[in-house]
Amino acid sequence: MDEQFQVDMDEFLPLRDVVFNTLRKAILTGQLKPGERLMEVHLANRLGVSRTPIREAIRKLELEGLVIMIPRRGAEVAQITEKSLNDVLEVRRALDVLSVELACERITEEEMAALKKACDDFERATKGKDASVIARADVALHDIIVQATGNQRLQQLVNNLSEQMYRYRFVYIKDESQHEKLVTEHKEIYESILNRDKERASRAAKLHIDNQEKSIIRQIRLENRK
Amino acid sequence: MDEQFQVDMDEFLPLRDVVFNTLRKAILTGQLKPGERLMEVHLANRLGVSRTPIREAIRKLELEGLVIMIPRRGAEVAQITEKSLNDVLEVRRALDVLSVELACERITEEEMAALKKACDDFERATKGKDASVIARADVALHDIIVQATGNQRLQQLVNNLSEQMYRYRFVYIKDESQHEKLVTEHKEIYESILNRDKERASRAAKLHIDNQEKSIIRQIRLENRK
DNA sequence: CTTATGTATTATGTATACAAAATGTTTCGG
DNA sequence: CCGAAACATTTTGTATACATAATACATAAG
Repeated sequence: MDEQFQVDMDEFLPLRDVVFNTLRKAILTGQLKPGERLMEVHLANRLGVSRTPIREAIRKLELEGLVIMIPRRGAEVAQITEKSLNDVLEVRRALDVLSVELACERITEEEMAALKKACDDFERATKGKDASVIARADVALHDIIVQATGNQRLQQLVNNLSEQMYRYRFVYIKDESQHEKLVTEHKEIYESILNRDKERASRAAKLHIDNQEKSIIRQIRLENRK
Repeated sequence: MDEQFQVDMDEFLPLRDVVFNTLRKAILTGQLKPGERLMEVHLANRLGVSRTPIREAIRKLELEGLVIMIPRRGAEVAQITEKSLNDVLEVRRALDVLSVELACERITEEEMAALKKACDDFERATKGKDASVIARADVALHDIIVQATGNQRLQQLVNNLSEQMYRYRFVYIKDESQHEKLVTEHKEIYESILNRDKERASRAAKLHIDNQEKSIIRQIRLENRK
């Protein structure tokens, strides 16, 4: 029950950032569940630090929307409602479309090659059964696209929005019947960027998110029912 | 030189939030200039609080991108480069387009009326010469549109992105030759939402940002030159 | 048996103290 | 007069102490 969080001690980072990363990971992987309270002394003892870095980490989690503050009561892990997820996905769709459009304009030869490789890697990953490998391949692919936009702000926002759904990532990754579709969609996106076809790329990106949305919403409804 | 910041003491808010709002305002209005160091004890003395709330406020400003942290050196006000502003505007364009499209679908009768009023208010404001009145009217109008989307996440992101440009807001507000154009653009947006014409609304929103972008970039080039 | 009140505990909000690192300055040697 | 090293100062990073508000529990009254 009192399993320790995995503290990936990057000996150089300030403690607040170590704590921040640790807590964020714990929330995103579901170790810390929605509604669970984050009590400072408790966390401080558990992570072996004082309250100060804990508090500073919580301030950042608060602004990221992963925890909510209740006045004079403290922080707790933010609940994910269907509405809030819908909101996130609506924005993400727009930003993913923007990403592929900008990528069409700005992608370099090297990035294009990396994208091709990521596409192949993903297909290969789906052949195996390890969901976490598939998830990583998926992240890698999308990272290449946003990086190709050359827009750091966009990168930051898309990453943040993606995080909000990490807890439900397994949903469309685990569902093997969808793997074929995912591979096809990725290829479609790859090819349209290769041909610098913004129109087609934006349609493909939109479709890609739409399908993810359907899986995730379906899963949430299932979870809320039980 | 040592003018006090305006601390709008909302006697109930935690000090960290008071400090956060105060510092953010100071940065956005240019009281704290890009590159200026934020020293904790100094700020603490100036605001009459201890270092703790200062630090927590800085953590949030850091995540908002308004200050950057230099390891073992502290925080300083983030520089605005042409690149970073371009990045922000690129994203904002996409989100503003999304906003008007969603508004077309979801705006209520009351919100539509409020939008009409805001449009008229803005036109009236341009007749006067007070830039801050015009700026407020402009903000009010855009707020109504994002609120009409019913998407809280979108609201939060658009507000945050707008903030990044507040320091340059005066640029396109002060330029009286542009007032006519701004009024026309607002009316165009208003009418397309009224007619639930997503296509036209999105074109209008894009144009609106494009024009702002041109003014602001021009101004930045001027400032960097001197 | 239920409800209300008072007390005790707990957790946050804030301040301060201490340590370590970086920067600036002074002094000494060439 | 210039450069390098040592020292002093400043500032962050972290921990701890204290006060206040909120919650929970127990006890007493109806």
